[in-house]
Amino acid sequence: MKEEITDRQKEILNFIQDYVDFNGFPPTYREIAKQFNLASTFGVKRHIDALVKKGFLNNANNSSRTLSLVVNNNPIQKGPVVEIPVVGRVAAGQPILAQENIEGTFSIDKSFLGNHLQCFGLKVRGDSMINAGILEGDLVIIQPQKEAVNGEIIVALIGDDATMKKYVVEENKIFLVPENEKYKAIVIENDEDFSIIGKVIGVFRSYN
Amino acid sequence: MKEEITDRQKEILNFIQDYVDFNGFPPTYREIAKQFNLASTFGVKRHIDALVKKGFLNNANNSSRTLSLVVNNNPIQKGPVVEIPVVGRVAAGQPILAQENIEGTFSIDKSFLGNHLQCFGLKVRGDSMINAGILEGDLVIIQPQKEAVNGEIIVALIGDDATMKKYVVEENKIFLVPENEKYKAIVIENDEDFSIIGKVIGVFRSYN
DNA sequence: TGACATAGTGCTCATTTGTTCACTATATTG
DNA sequence: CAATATAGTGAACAAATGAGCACTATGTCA
Repeated sequence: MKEEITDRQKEILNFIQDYVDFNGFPPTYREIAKQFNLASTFGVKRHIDALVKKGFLNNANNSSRTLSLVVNNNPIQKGPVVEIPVVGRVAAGQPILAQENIEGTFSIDKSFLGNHLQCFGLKVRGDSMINAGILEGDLVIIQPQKEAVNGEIIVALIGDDATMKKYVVEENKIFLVPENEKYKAIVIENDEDFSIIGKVIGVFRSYN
Repeated sequence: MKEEITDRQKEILNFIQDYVDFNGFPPTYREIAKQFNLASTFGVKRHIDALVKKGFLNNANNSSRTLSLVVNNNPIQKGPVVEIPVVGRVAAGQPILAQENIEGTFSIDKSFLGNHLQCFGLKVRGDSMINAGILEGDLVIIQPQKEAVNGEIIVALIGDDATMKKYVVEENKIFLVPENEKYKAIVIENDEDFSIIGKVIGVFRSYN
């Protein structure tokens, strides 16, 4: 377990982290000194050296601007991750991954996706799937596909409306089955404007 | 639409991007020169200036190491991922993050964790929290803390047994409340061997 | 063929940034 | 009360890094 760091060291560490997040590059000693109203870069260097020694930072000697944070004994760096586009809404007629639909991206461990690399994220609206452990506000990962297998949770369009339900086929009829007693299954009539967008392959929830 | 960039400019842009991904901070002119076997930093500066002008890079004047990439007219919002250790079991008496407990790691978008960087993953065993959208087999992210707030979902030890429940305090009594009608709340008696490991800050589920 | 664009050199200098020393002040601990 | 730890200053200096000039070489285009 790492040594404890002092309150001042923690403040400096947090500042470095925020600075990197905001700027895309780390601060210099003088920038840290300015932030904490310190007159001497040597005072800053003492704190930095302590944080490096205690395993919270990396730093290159005799180079400018090379502070980098260490988390869980690893420098923060990209592992084998995939960046997934997060889509705001699914609508009829236009490509889901059209640029104007993309609200951001979400990075996730590549192993989590298996072979499904061409996928996208979608925020859950509504509570129709709570018995399947999918709550409002969750981020679901959708693998685009036009057909589904019985029992899969899918995102589909009925007319212009997007919906996420379990896909069930019985007696040659298609049912979109909610996992919440409050709602009834939707029966898809043959002539209905219905299309499958994709299936849910993952769920993410943050309690922050 | 942005102006076209030359092949050489594209090479330099890619190098900068890879360098930032790998190191957590951008290269200097001299490091770029070294990479491309250029003898003069002025040649590098000419390319950088062109990329800035064409909208592919940002750079601060008279500062070292401040190159940052611009994507979709926005600087790449540094979204580093964090590797979280995944713990196999939580047991009494030994440090949770002892090396022998760690089964692997899981990379996740740092923004997902907010300020909770020192955390770990835990596979869910049991179905006591299904009404809270947490199913058996899910991966939950635990922020270590020794005390909890009313209503938080926590991981705790009762004797040698680890459990995940909602933490509820009523009439000066502590209850560990399942979110499944099949189970009853656990009352924590004052002399009981009980300790809180941490709180749940995120949930991940894969359907692969 | 000349103008222009692209790509680079050699070099010097200005500025930024990191390193270090000897010192002070305050709090904690044995 | 002395030793130690933490936190800092003032200052000087070394090294890193950016800025910029006058030049050359090559390819493209009108």
